[in-house]
Amino acid sequence: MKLRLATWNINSVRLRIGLVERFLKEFEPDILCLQEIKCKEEFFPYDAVRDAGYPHIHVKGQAGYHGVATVSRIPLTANGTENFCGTGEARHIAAIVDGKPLIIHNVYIPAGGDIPDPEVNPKFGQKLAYVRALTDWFGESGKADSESHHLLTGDFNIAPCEHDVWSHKQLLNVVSHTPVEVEHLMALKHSANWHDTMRAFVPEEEKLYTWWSYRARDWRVSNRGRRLDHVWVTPGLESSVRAMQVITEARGWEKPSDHVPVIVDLELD
DNA sequence: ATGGTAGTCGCACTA
Repeated sequence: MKLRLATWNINSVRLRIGLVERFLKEFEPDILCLQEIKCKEEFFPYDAVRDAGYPHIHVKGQAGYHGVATVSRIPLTANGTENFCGTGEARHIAAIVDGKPLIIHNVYIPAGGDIPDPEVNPKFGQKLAYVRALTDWFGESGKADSESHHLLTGDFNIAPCEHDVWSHKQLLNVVSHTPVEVEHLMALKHSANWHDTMRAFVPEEEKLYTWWSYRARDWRVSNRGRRLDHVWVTPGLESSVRAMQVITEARGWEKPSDHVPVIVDLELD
């Protein structure tokens, strides 16, 4: 069975529902994981998503900020939402692909504010604590054993590799690429022996971005991107991953999100 | 070194 999964930080699903419809029509993912939907569950544009052919919709929202949604054209069963590190923010939702031992975790890791010091910037401390909570949770026995496969995707807000940012040197002290964040993300990666599906297709020496700031005069010309969005799978799924695409063109769509979609194609048993 | 842009329960906060 072929399964096409996409992830996209949409930066307001209500404002950009037209872009979601366009993406679903042009790229036909089976499952789309959205982050930063910026609305409560009751305001999610269910009808538009259903009309696009995606009747299976799982939403964890909150007013104004954050929020995640997993929408699918194949049946999914809700598998809970975790309140990692207790802030009560809507940042995680899990769903099981019906009939498969596959759990899809859609996560929006906190951005962490501007100053990379937990002493003066509590948001940075919360970001690190959030990653540690994920690490502990996935590291618990039974969470990522060989019985069920897990796929962890979303906006991680961390660009771990040297070439996941436009300038490794210039971003070493910039939140998203600091050594302490990368260390935390690597601990999470080891928690369940996660496999980075994107870097399996693009060598570490090549630049790879999923986000370009709104603040650039011309995002394409300056090309100061970062790879903040990720798709990870547990070891049993590694050989099922057949292809990966970053839909860079979506950054040039009208009224775009600052993130672009990432697509991974799987071939399941 | 600074400021630049975008979205929301907007006149403050998050990103």
